[in-house]
Amino acid sequence: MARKKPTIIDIAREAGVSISTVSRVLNNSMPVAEETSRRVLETVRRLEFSPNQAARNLASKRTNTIGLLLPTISGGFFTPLLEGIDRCMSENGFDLLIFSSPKLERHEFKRMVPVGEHNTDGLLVFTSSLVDEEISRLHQRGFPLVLLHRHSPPGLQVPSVIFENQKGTEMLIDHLIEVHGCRKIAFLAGPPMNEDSYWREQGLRASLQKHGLELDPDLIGMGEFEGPIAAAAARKILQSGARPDAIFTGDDESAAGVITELLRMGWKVPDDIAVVGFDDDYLAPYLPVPLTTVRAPSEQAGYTAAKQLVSLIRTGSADLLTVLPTELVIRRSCGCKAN
Amino acid sequence: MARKKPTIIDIAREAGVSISTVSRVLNNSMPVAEETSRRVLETVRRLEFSPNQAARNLASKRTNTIGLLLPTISGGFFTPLLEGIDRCMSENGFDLLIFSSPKLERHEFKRMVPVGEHNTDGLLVFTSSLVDEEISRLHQRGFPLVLLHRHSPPGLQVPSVIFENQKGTEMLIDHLIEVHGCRKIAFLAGPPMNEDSYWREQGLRASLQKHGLELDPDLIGMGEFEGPIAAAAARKILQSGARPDAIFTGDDESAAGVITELLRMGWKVPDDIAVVGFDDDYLAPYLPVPLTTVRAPSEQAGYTAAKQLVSLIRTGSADLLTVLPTELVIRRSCGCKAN
DNA sequence: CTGAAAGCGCTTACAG
DNA sequence: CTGAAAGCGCTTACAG
Repeated sequence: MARKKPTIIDIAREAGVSISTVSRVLNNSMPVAEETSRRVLETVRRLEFSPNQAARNLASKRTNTIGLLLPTISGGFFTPLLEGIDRCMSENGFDLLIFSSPKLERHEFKRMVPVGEHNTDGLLVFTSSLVDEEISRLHQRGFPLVLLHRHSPPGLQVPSVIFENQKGTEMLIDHLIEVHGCRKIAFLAGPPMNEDSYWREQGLRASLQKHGLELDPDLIGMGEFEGPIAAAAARKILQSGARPDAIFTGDDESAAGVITELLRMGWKVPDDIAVVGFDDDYLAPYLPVPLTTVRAPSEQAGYTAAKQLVSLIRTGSADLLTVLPTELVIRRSCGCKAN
Repeated sequence: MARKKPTIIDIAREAGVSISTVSRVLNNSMPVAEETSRRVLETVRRLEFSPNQAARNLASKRTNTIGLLLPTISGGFFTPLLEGIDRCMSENGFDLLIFSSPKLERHEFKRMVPVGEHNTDGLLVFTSSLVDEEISRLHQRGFPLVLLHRHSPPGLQVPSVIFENQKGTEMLIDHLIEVHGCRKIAFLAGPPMNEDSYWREQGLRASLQKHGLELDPDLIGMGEFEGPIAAAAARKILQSGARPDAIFTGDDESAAGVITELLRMGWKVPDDIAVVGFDDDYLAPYLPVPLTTVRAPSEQAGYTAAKQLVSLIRTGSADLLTVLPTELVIRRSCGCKAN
């Protein structure tokens, strides 16, 4: 059924030129006579020729592919992040290969890690998808790496792209305190060692301190950035008898779980208790109480990180640290009437 | 900084064997003496060797990569879909390359489409991401293709994976009619030529007819499966003076937009009007009124489609049609008190 | 169980 | 502007 695929040799023969010329036409890598070029392209179309990518990669020592490493494929930020990365890759003619950690961990003893210098020109590393030693090893070999949602490991200068987590949170908490008079604010932390969570907590503490308040240890729960876990953590805090006047859930998925749980428990949001999140996920405006949150531009993060990686691959240099601005998004769950 | 990458020749020399032997050890493709194998692996580790993928692909005439074609990277189903595909790819040792249509359309006149036989062993084609002629061309060339959320073009036998859209919708509408006594049900259609939307409409009509009812043309709107567009379509229907007792929004994203809009307009959901969706997106339980909907197993769809493609690549055969079961998910927006 | 050698289909100096 | 030829780093019959 499948006749044999034509190669560059077939095209050259049919068009009456050398394979060098065919290559040049296809890659636009050198001037070729108008008429010759036309003939080659006509032949390419007629034989439905498409150059073998593996051969191109091998000969050119480039893969024109970048890899994205993630802990898991999940979360409300994933789609916009990938959208941004994909947009940049399209603009620059790169392909995108995706690797989630389970895949990385499954590789057998004697086999290689499925990603790296052998099949990509560079890697986008999301949060904790790669251990510091491996980041360090690759970086020191000169392999292009850009980190997303995390800083460079100590002592290294790996370019990274992060959100203005602390400042964004500070604006958010300032709003709760200054506009709504909140004084006892609970916090649901994300996964351990998660940088986003760490800096958001710093922002919370900074705002509290600025207003002469502090973070009550009894008002800290473990939300893991997951709706059901965050809901349970919030319930536990409230059932312990503590009476926060607001909960900062750490992210929006947690806020969704917490708001739903609070309503089920008979609390009124925001009248009895305010709830605020972080991310401005696509569900934020649709929650039972439209969510006041901080907008983290995930699409832009994906695009920017990809852009830095392309720059690193092509020119050998990139910005060491890109901090993307965040923005307060007021809806109703803080107590405002707007929207 | 980056010293030269070792090749298979370096490993062979260091280990005192031929490159054939190194290749056999790495690929486990033939029996090799225990002691020889040990020595090779030790050398591989010591030199941090990882085989050049392009060379492998070129020599073996396989890419071990499959491609995913999508119209856009967006929607609540995207993350679970990709999760399922990724899981299957990991299990079977394939890599995944992603292509969204904007990328496909951007390819210049004289350049090749960025995906196909030259860089993948097969393609997963989502809905309308590839025109029928192209599907036909590739399939007739014997290139492995599996369609997702759509049937094979007429006359061809391309394997495809779809949801039980019609039956799922029928259960949903039966519920509205039989349990809640609805008789005037509005429908918001998805994008034109979208198969999911088409079959859901058929399911709606089947259920109505079964109960001696019919679909009132004045109660059909264009929702496009997008929240804001669906919200506008619903508003238009209501402002026209029509008084449906329920709205089937076609999918959950539309339901989110519609519910929010109805509440804003002062309608009570479900008391004044019931709203039901389709998909069981992750936002469904978190909406202001928890959404009654039909669960479409996207993760499973991704996994299954990928599995069929792997089978097609490896054995040359796959199931021509896989229909994944859907399931009614009762929450509150239909008028039930449960949950 | 192991090795020598051909060949995969391109790109890219080099020479003209 | 064009061609002849080397070479990219592997896999895989073939032979032993």
